[in-house]
Amino acid sequence: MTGSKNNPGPTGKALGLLKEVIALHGKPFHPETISKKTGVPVANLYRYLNSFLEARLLIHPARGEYLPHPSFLSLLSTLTSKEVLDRVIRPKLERLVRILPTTLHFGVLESEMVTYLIKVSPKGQMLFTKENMQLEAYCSSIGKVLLAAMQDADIKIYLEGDSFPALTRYTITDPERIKAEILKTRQRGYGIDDREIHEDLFCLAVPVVSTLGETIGAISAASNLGDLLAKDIDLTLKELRAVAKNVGSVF
Amino acid sequence: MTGSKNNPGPTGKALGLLKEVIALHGKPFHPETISKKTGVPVANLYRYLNSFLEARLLIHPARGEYLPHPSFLSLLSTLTSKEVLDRVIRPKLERLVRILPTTLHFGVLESEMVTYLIKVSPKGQMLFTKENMQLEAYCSSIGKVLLAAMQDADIKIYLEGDSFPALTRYTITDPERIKAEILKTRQRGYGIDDREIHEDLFCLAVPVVSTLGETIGAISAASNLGDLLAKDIDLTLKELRAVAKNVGSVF
DNA sequence: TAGCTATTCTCATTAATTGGGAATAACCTC
DNA sequence: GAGGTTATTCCCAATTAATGAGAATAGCTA
Repeated sequence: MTGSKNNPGPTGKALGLLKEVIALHGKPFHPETISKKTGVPVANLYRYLNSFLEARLLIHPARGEYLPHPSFLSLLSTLTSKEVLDRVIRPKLERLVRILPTTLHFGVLESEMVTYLIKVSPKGQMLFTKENMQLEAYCSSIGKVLLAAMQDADIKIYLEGDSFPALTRYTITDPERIKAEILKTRQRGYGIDDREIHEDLFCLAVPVVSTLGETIGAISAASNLGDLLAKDIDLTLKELRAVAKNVGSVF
Repeated sequence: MTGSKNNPGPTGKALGLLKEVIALHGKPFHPETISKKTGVPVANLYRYLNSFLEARLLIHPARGEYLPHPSFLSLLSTLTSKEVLDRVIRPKLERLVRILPTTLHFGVLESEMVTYLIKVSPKGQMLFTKENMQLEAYCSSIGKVLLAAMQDADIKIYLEGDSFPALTRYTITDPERIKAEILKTRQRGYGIDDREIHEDLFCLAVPVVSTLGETIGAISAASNLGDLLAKDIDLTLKELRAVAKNVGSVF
């Protein structure tokens, strides 16, 4: 719950400018352009910039050039975005696994492949996946969810660019059918992998959506084919969705 | 020249808090402790925090826990502190090399070794050094300057911890004499390497000091022994100091 | 459920930010 | 070195937002 009503803090425009400047990556800073883009009057631009310089968040090596301060970069370099995701999401999956005894994954899309950042298994259950492993997106439940969250144009590029080998006899390999599967995934809001990666594996996945509506990853529950009865699917989805919503609200 | 008089921007206390929170690395955030440490009243702590949450600079995954927002980390991860140093300092060395035809280096201390981040040579001059190369600190001019900037206690640790092999017959290897050399370097404000790394090499180095007084690195001028006449030493030092001062004022 | 503590709220007072445009200063080119 | 360009600072009064202490609340843990 951010954004108190009666007690505003310092203006957010200044902080937006900070990100704007960082995103420039040292490319020339044109006051008029930035002013128009952000709606911040020129006079204020420089007031903000000076605040950032004083706070040693930025440096100002030359006219029209602003860069992140090396000491600030060092401070942040001790933590990566993946580590933050891990810290936030892992405990929630560990709580979930106690009431939903399936192997849980959290994965993100990286250059058209799914990276499994987190794996949490119930006692005794073994699965071939490993953390930081990359798998094809088109045949995994997490991958389907993440593909479904992409722009149509990007999906098109994905379908045209890759080849889609079959990992089992159930793998969908025809681009047209993959596209249909992605659209179906988008429409129903969750992804299914039914023996498409492994003959004995059934997975369900739901997206993790940030407060801004971006899909930042997906959570999946995997189990051996026999374990997950049809009547459990609704329950599994319900629990997955609850955690995904809870996780997403943080970002 | 930061810090305008008549036109203050948004308060710097909020920005100080941002760095404070990031430096916590997700360790529990105790409002009373932070309030006492930073002098910011508790009510304001939360106002600032909420601003940072709204700006998506921080996330708030749990009570008493604040972490950098992954998207913010990603934004910054495209730039490293070394790259920023490079961008700022290299052009200044390239300008200097035209009037001071010696090989110029900028180096920093990393785990008791000197890392040569930047090398700029005049046409035709060859030197064995390479960028990103690491060399021993005790026998290089940059190293001596950086050691001289350390706390006495840390110098003591350095002298006790390492062994000091001789690279030439001029290398100072006795810890007591190294210590004396460091103190001499500190006192006169510049470092000399007279054939201690290489039989044919003579170097001068001066510290790069930030606006807060921290020594963030050193700049050296290296030349083959015959090239640098005694009467040139003063000129070289003068030019090195000018650039070092100019560079340091950015940070 | 109780107990601890992080977090928000209230409200009047105070102090800082705001913004447009003119003035300045730094850089680049000739 | 001089001139032109543009980033940066300055000026001002009106407006608006920040401030701070303590009470109230809400969320976690045992």
